[in-house]
Amino acid sequence: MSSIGRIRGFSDILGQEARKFRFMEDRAHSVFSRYGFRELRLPMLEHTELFARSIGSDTDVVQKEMFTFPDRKGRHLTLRPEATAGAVRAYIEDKLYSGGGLTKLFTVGPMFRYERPQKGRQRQFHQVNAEAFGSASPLLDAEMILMLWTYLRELGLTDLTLQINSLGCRECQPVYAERLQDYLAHTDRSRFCADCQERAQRNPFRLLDCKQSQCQELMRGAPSMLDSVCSDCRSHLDTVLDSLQQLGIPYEVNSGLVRGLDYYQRTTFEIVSGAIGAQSSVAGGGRYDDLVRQLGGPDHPAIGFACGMERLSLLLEDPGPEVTDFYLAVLDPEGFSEGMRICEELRRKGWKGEMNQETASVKSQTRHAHRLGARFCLFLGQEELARESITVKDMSSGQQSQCGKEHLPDMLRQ
RNA sequence: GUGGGUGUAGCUCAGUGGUCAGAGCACCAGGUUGUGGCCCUGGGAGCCGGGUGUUCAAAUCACCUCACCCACCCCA
Repeated sequence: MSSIGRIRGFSDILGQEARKFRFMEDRAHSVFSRYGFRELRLPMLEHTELFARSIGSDTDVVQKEMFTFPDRKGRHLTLRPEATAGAVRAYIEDKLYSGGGLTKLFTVGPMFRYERPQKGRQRQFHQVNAEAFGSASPLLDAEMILMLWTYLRELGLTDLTLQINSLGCRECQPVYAERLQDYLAHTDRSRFCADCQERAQRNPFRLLDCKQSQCQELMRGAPSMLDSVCSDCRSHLDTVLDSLQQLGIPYEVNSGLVRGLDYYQRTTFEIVSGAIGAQSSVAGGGRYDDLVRQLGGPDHPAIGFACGMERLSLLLEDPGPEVTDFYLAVLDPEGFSEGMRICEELRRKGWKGEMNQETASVKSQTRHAHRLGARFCLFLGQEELARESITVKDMSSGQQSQCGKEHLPDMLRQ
């Protein structure tokens, strides 16, 4: 009989990898809560319409990367490909704005995109997300980036680059699109790569960040997005950049930074690593000032970001072996019930440890204690039962002594 | 969706037509009748990813298929 394997692009996160994930989650809670963010737990399944309307029905994500299927009553459901749409839905539906002022939320969990897996990319992947609603101030943008930067630093990551850009707003984005089209109209399109020739009609912004050298060459003379944004957008960006500078956060303005989700406006940013392969972006985000209103909520501006946990994990050092306080080796079946009581007493005192449930040689049990990284190996055999004591072996020094079981907790404390 | 690479023991891999398929590491046991790390000895373990074909003979050659990896695309 053949065994059933996991689904393509879905992985079991275990051992050291699981510990890294735990670490990233713990740091997110700790850092984000210091900035006033509250945790939000969202469903993984939403109406397909939510994503089509927020991410944009022409985007690659919606066009070809979603896990979409009908439920038993024929409703169109989709496993979330990203978190912002669901957060905005909750913001509106649960009236999270009712307290007035800023609403700051973060969420951690799996996302799903039907793409071909490769390094740093899975079909089920995990993100840490933060979203702040209710202010259009550029200072909020700077604070969000500061929080993200701080988070990454507290994970121990330093060799990262912050790229930032402005995509313009409702007013100036179309103006730029037009200027870009004009430029393309006067360029020999046949010299672009096949992909770019297609993109020229559908999404000309994408030509800006094509990696093909001939396309980059051709786009060198293209009008810059930053030169086309309106004065409000320009001063917004300048304030953000100014704040970043004052905060000591290094950045690179990248006018080719185009994001693939339609809702982004004005400030967009990305954190990039050169050490994890082609999928180099470990975090990304930006403003989405019109999205809440577009989804039927109040006209509240917002900004958010997402961190890819699998990609961050590639940069984290292995946490090293786990250690434990004690291992209790029961050497005689007579001792099992007494052993259980002793273990439980120690655990109640906060010590971490375990015991055997099946008899095995003293040698193999001592070896087992060693592998567990136990600080102490406790022996309970006929001698100890007769003497009503425990043999305690300090695994690092190799020294051992007898100990009454009431003194065990003190023994471990040393 | 497209391209390239790789599938042999738990892991890393050797083995390119010919006895019952190998190594290192890991695991288990013994050497030490109640003691870990080092050393020595032994042991368990593999439909050689799956299928079809060529051949007297296939892990090895051909075709198909599946999976994984990397890249394109796109994004976290």
